[in-house]
Amino acid sequence: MRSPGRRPGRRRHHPPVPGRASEAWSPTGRGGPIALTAVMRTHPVGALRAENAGQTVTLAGWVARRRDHGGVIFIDLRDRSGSAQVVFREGEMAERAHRLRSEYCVQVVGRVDLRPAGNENAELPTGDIEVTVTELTVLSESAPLPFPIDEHAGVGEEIRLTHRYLDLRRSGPASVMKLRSDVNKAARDVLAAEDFIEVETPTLTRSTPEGARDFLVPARLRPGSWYALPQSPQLFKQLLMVGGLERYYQIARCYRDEDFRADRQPEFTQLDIEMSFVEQDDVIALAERVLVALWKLVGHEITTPIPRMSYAEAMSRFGSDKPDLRFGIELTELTAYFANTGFRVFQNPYVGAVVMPGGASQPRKVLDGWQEWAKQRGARGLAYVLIGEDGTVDERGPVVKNLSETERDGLAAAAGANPGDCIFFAAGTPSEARALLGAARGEIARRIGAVDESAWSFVWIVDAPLFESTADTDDVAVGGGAWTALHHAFTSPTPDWIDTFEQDPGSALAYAYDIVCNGNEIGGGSIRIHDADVQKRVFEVMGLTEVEAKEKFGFLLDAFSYGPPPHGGIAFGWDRITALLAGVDSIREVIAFPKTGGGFDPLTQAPAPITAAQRKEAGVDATPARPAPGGSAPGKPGETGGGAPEKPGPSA
RNA sequence: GGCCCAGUGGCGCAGUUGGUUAGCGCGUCGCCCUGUCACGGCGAAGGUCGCGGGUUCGAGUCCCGUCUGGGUCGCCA
Repeated sequence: MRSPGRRPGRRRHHPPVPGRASEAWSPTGRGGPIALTAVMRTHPVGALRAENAGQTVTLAGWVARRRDHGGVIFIDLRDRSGSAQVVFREGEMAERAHRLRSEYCVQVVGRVDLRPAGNENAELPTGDIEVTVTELTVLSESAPLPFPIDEHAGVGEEIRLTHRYLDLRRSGPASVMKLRSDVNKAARDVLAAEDFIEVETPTLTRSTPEGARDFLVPARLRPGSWYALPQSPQLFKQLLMVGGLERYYQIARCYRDEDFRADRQPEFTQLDIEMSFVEQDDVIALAERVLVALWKLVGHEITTPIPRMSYAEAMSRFGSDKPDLRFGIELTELTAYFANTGFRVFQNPYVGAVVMPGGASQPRKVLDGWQEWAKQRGARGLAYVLIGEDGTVDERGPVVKNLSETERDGLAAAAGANPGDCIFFAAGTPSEARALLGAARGEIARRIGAVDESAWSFVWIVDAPLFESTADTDDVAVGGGAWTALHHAFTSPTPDWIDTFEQDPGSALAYAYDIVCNGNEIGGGSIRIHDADVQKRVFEVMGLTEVEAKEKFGFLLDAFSYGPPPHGGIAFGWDRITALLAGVDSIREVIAFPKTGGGFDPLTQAPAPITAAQRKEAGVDATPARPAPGGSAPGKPGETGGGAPEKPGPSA
């Protein structure tokens, strides 16, 4: 594990092999020496020091490297704690050691000796000593390796995943697994101290009518009916609040059948939290205690309270609801400035700009590249104006000739550009144009190296809209109305809006909060609606009739008829958080056995075809069963179900 | 679903304008070596150039299709 407070600044383009095995479990590090002793061994290999000299030890581990000099053979013996040099010197010992190969699993008995003067290796924690072997037991042999365990070697991800059990022997992946365990423990420690109860919720549950695609599992005992794997424990945790547990958490596996990314897996993990009798500030304070404990693991002290920014401010200043505040570039709105422009492109509800410092020196080819970059994002292009070294608008570029004299003269000042800068423009609807500028902001920062890779920047984004217009989204609306829930249908309006949200749904604010770290949404949650009347009014705005609501969210609404407490919660994207702490780029690195982008597990070869017998028994092709007696049986899958899961965060 | 990049011995890579027997490093196997530590020396084995088609006298190289992996946009409560 890397030493506290230091992260490699080269994270973006390198596979994660942080640290060396020898540093991974320094006995002087946090937590003290690890035990790793048993009948089969007396010491963890990596913990041996000069103080052990003279002791007879029994070690067990793997042959990491061998240096065969004929008469004397050196083996680097590795276990989880690290490695140490063992020496085979006597005639028979040397002869047997000669037959050892990489990754043979062996047990040795020998004496810890100080190395001969001049032979110490200061690079290794165990470099002052060596173990002179008197007994060697080969516990198991190893076939030739498909790839080197050596941490210096670059190995492709696919081959690593195919033999993940070997990959995990490498110091980098091993230290990440250890970190993840530490992350889990740190969170549990905080939550246990706060009187939380850890509860496991079902993974076989029912399909939800909105959100991501569900993974489905055929129900053998009800042919034609299907379980769905939960997209999150959202509904169950609210039910637990109705159940009076008051404080619940779970390190919960979640499942979504969508296309994957570097930060997405079909199954991923959330730290899921729900609390009763709390308001937004309570949940945020609790969440901050968790985050402080987590970042402490890598030696970073998060300053609390973490700043808060409204959704509206984040969008207008940074063009994103998860702004990366490690750099200062901001958007400027020029709608008023161009209110009377003759340039048709700028005759739009919103015109904005973002400045690229020093961008005027970009060659034409690079500026053209920005157009391609913008088109890639579905924009028509990215208008730009260059500011000359004298501070006046440069004549180059396709936009300038459309601007009036006055518009040119004040432009640099209006956009906040300096001589030698490039101003990028976007015009259109506020949301579309800001999204483009926000993306450009990030791309600019990357290109000019403005991102401080060693920095940690946290911000809460609060006061998000409660609803979004269905005209602005392709989401399948829950109801038939003009508005759909931005968060989910059970998110409460803020206290300011709770009495009036239906009068101006587009402006109403949600009692919701997202925690953002370095431009990643690492968690989010909300205060839920616990008042039946408020819930009914929210459904009305969404165009949901009482009958429809009952059909879609029946069991939750039933539960909420029995004195639900005020409650709220949050869910953290656990894989992304761990990846950030580990300094790795992909959440695949922090998952023991991840899947590839195609949802395929190269190790187990899952998913795999099933036999005809399995297919028949599972009832995959059965027609749906008739509703069971009692009236509570499911209808057709997808027609009914619970509400939407908690907003997941980037990995979640 | 769109776009971009990659696919060459076990691993990591090179391969020029289409032109001999497809190279390099590591690893593997054999032999040698008593102080190495990413040991060293000598020798050897190991390749349907992802797959299918096409152009050509000739294809690792050019074209089309396809598969796999990675990235990205869409999608993603």
